[in-house]
Amino acid sequence: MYNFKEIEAKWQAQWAQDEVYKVEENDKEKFYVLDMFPYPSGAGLHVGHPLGYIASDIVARYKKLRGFNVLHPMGFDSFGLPAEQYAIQTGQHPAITTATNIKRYKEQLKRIGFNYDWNREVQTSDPNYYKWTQWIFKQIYNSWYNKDTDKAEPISTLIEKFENNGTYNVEAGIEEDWFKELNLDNFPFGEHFAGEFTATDWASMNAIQREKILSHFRLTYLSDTWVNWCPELGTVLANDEVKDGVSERGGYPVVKKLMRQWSMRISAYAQRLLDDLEGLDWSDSIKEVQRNWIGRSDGAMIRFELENHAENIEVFTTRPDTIFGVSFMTLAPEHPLVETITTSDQKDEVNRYVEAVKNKSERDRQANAKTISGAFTGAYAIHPFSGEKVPIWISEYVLMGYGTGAVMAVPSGDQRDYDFAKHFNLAIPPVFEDVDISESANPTKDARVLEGSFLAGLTGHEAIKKSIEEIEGQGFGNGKVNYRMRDAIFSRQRYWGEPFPVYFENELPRLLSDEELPLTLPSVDKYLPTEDGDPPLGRAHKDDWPIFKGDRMECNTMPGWAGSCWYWLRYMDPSNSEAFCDPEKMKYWGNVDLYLGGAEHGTGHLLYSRFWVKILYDLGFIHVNEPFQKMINQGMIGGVIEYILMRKEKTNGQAHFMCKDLAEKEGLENFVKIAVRTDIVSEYGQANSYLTQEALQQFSKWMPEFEHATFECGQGVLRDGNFESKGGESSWLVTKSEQGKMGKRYHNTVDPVEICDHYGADTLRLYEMFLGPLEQHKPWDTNGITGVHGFLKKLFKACTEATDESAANKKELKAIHTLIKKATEDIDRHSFNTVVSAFMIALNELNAVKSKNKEIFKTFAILISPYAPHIAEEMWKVLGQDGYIVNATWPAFNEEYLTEDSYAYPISFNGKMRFKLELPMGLSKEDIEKEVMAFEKTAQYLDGKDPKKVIVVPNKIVNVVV
RNA sequence: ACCCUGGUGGUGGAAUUGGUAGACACGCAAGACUUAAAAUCUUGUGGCCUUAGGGCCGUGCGGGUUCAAGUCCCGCCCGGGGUACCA
Repeated sequence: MYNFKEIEAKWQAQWAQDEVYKVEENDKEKFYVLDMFPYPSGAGLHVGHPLGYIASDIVARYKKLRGFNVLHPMGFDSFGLPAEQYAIQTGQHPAITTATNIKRYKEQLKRIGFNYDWNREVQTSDPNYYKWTQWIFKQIYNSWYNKDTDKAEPISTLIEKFENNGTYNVEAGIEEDWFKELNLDNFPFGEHFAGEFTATDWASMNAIQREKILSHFRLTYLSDTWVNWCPELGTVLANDEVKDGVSERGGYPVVKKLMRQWSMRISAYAQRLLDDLEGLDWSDSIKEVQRNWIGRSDGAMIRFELENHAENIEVFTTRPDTIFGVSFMTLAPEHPLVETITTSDQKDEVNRYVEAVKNKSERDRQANAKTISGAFTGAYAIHPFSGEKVPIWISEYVLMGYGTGAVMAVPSGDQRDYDFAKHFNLAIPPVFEDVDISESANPTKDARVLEGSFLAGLTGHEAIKKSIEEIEGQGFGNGKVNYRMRDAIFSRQRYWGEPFPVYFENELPRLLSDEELPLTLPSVDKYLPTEDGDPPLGRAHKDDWPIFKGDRMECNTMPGWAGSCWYWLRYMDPSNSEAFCDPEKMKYWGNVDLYLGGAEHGTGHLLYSRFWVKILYDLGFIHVNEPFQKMINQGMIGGVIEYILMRKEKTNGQAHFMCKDLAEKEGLENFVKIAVRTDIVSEYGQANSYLTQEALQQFSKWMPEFEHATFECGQGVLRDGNFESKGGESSWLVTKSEQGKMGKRYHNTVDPVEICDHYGADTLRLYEMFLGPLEQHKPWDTNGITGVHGFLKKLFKACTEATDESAANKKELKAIHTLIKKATEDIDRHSFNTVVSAFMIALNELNAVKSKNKEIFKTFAILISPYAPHIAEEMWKVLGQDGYIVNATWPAFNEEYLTEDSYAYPISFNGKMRFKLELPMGLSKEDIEKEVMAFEKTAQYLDGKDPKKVIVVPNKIVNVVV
């Protein structure tokens, strides 16, 4: 009798007691397998979470059996928005709710029987951990990017350069116009400063002035930036945290706002992040996501002089070959020159337009993407080659965040410019010969440039090269590679995050010393963010801070991704108080051999981790250049979401269940879709069942926001919990099922512990693998779980009946060796689902030959132990083995047991090639002759070719081995 | 719009490099045991035709390459994901 409850509880207790999964550095070969650690949200784990964890656990156990020293840790990404949101909702300190949530997560994880070494657990919100996040921040702050050596260097090397030669020969990975943001008051150089100064200049500056200059070179810096501001969440968001113009978390509107923020200079690493993707064993799709995000484009920077103004406008273009097709210029409405150049008679119109754009949310801006709008500034630029006047417009289709925030418009070659020109009646000069531009723009590069310029007769491709040469030669521009990826905004106006180890003196940032770390969070009355952008830490008084220095402390906190950038290093040495990790240990464990997690982190965590690792590598703190060598992105497990339709009512909390026909008649836009618990729907209101009084009452009790709502159904009306019967006609509860994500807000989560109670952890593990390919998204359903559970029952039964000590026979050996081969090869290529089938096939075959052989089942136990460790451990004991199966050795398969008995007919053609024809035993003479004839026919085709393996099809199976 | 993915029975999915398509499991059907149910076991199960032996058709659609195509090539259709005025 397979008593999984008893077996699983017993072994889990023993593993814990004997610390079976404790890992230490030794002289064996290492293998590091890592899962993306979870956010400990209040909802607990659902059955989707363990999917990747089970796979990594299988790999970890398998590698251990193969003789590797395996590091397989787990921890919690306990800082960040979700933990704080939960704290705000429940009114408790985030540290307390986080601890509670982590406890629940750990209980759930332990129940599934993972082989984590919990001694190595890390929590990003633990001061002993974020001490080092703050320390790393300090290293990044104290660095600059040297383009000559193409790596980050300590800021001291830059200071040395400034002291010796000023900016001469300094090639830094920063924007060329960095000096424009410098407030030049009191600096030794005049107002025509163009970013270059001498050693003498440097020597004449005071400390504050020097610091102001250095801050423009540091890898993390404060600047006034247009940020994604989310008023609802009360914080700025990084680009990857904004989806479709709303916040990824919560779906709140996001607007652009100019704020003083910390940024990380990831742009300096764009090319290396792009290049090093080559060497990674990641899926093409996730590499592609990163490539697109980095968004390299090759082109040119071109400077246009202005009529009547000293300033000039720089544009970036990928098509300098079309420069003679320029008929106007467009600036982003936020472009700093807009105010300067707008003529007085255009001022009103331009101001009106700029205001209108400013007040639009990101979502509105995206929604109106197709509508053409803009305003003429009244100013003109001078075409660098022809000297013609080019009118300057502003329009929101030009983004301040990309390139220079200004474009040279070539309507004949760019559809957006074309549409703009048509709309405002601007010229559309042709660029290429024989290209039709009467209906739309034509972006071809294959046509030849029209007569009348130095580019005449060249194809677009040739003209790009030639035009850049000419632009550089005449000194009004240069060839340039541009990246779409912006520097990452690093501060959040939040409470629950790492405090910056920074204070301010005279508005200049200063770092705390290493001895003063960790800087822990001060206590505040409220964790709630404010709508105007003042961080909650600003509520703390001077005395509330554990350390208070200078004029004020930095009150922003670091974003959620800070702690997760380097956690994989901390697992190697989790309790080190002298360093973030012992170098010897880093040397042993190297980087992560196999990383499992969702592909949704492609532009966030996975990019930022690579970025930080490269900085730490450049600065010599670590010796690996990439964190995650190989990665598998497990698919999401979805659930069925049941929606009900409710009438939207602006009046206080009113809601109605509506009858379906009516909803359709009134138009669905008047209704809200609300996800509800599946059992509520199935119990009380399938689409075609009546909604009863109890159903309504239960429902309004269950969702507190509808406690005082009004519900209508066929039998009457429920108001404030009082039901008024109206009798007579009936109406339907409108429901709709959709496949979607699994999550608390959809009320469709399934707790893995529930499954463990019902079928056991081993069944859950096996079943989640059996569901299908790991990478694939799939809905959760328990339809097939009985099959897997039944298999384990049968396996256990067969095992308890195995008493035969003698040597295994041929059939048994064939069954088990087929399984060894399949399990080995499939785990190696991470095809976890097919192995489960192989287990079942092997057991079916052993049962068919009524095998009772103990050796065979011992081997079976080892093979299944990565998948179903509890039952394997129990089998091991039942079969009379001592010790833990974890310490067993993975069996090798013997090809000899796998070959079929067969006759072999050697045949040769023209003395060139020889084939061996293998036929199954027991064929009649005629059959064999038939086979040989069919084979000869095929072999004639093959003669002279080079087959590796051939199976002749016409009649029966025939294997050909060259 | 662009870039990734995927499309195979009633269902989830196998088929590793082109080589017996549908492994394994669910579901369904029939049978055994049982007073009955559950559990368990046995058998069958892509479609169409055939009394049978067997035959024909079948991997989203249309073409092609090959002795041989779910797999490779060309052109479409549909689903999922990412990016989105990126100059």
